[in-house]
Amino acid sequence: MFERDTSIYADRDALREDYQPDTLVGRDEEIDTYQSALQPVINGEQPNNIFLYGKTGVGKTASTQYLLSHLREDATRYDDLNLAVQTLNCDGLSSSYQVATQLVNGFRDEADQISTTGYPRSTVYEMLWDEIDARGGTVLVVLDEIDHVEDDSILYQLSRARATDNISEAAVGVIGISNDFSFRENLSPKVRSSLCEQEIHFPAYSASELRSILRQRAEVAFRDDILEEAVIQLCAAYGSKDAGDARQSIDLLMKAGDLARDGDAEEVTVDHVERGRRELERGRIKEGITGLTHHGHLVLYALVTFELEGETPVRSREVRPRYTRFAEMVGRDPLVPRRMRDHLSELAMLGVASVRERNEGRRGGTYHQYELDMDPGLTIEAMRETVEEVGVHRSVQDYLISADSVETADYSLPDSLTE
DNA sequence: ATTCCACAGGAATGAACGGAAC
DNA sequence: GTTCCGTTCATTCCTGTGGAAT
Repeated sequence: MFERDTSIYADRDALREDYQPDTLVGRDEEIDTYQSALQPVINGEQPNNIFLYGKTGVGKTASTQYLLSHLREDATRYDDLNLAVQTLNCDGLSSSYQVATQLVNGFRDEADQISTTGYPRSTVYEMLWDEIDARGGTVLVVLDEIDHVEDDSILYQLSRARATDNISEAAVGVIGISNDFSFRENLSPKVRSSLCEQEIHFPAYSASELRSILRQRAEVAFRDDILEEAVIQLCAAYGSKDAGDARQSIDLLMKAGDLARDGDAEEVTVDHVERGRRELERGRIKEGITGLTHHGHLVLYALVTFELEGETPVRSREVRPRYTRFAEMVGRDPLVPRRMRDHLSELAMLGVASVRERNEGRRGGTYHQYELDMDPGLTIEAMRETVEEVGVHRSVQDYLISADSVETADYSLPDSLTE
């Protein structure tokens, strides 16, 4: 019944996000700096706070994992060295409070977890200090994607904890990883000076570095002579177009490989890459859409219809009446314009839409123009799968049918959704 | 140089909600 | 149950802004 498929992959895991290659391509300088920043840990001194920044997929997390695993290993050689590392990805955590609860849960075992709401702020910090102190020795707290957190109180508290009496036994070091350089500027001065004792900047990968990385992974992942040469080139090109993002390139390579395997192809071709790119984009859209509120969906629908009519870019006051109409169609009170603009700019932040600022001076003032950044067809398809509210889809379908300037055939909804 | 359009976006506030503790 | 607590989504009011028009 089940049969192992060994047609193209030798070790598909080499393309997964958690795979750790033996060597990291093109990050020698950064790793050197990073390593010396971590040296005090081995010396048994107070660890540095370290701040890493650079765009997504430029090896920040990979370098951290690489160095920390070596650090842990080497620390065992010294008996007087007691090292604990707590890594937390802050994606989806919007406040310091949530980070603190997650950290507490990370330190505690399964049976002893706390809820992410309900406690007073200070109680959670108390719990955190207790956990850290209980570890003793050196405690490294790694906060990945820390720019997702909207306030810096946890950073302030952590860096201050050793100064006050909150933590007496342990020496705490914070490693902050940010995709967004402006995050640094928004930190309060106190936090900036303590967290950014050591800063390491990770530049984007060049196209040739991306190719090296892809070859390194492909070597392990695929059997010989499975890849068309152009496949690597193309994957690297897409990653490099999007700010030297290795993660994205590797994901694309894996998607292409999966498509080739599922199609029982003999080798992975550029065609697989192209199809993979579309599928990944669809996935990204879906991901962006799932987090939106009902009104966010309605705003997006309004934008999509403008896109279909070729009316983009549109300014928010043009979106407004159409959005209002959609809202009334599904029996909801339309939001106030200020709030609707928030939703538009949220779409832009998610990368679903793009903004352009325009200024017509005394004649027209400043305003933003929005347009859909994704394929409208894929967007509608993704929303159909994501948004459970049938009424919304129906009203849009009605709209599309009533507006005879638009081709509706390709976007009609399946019967199951229009019950 | 000054004026001023029309919006961007910050800040204060509140309602609704899920959870903890009593 | 009630009282705190933090979060999210919303409203309301407000200040800021860049460049064409004067």
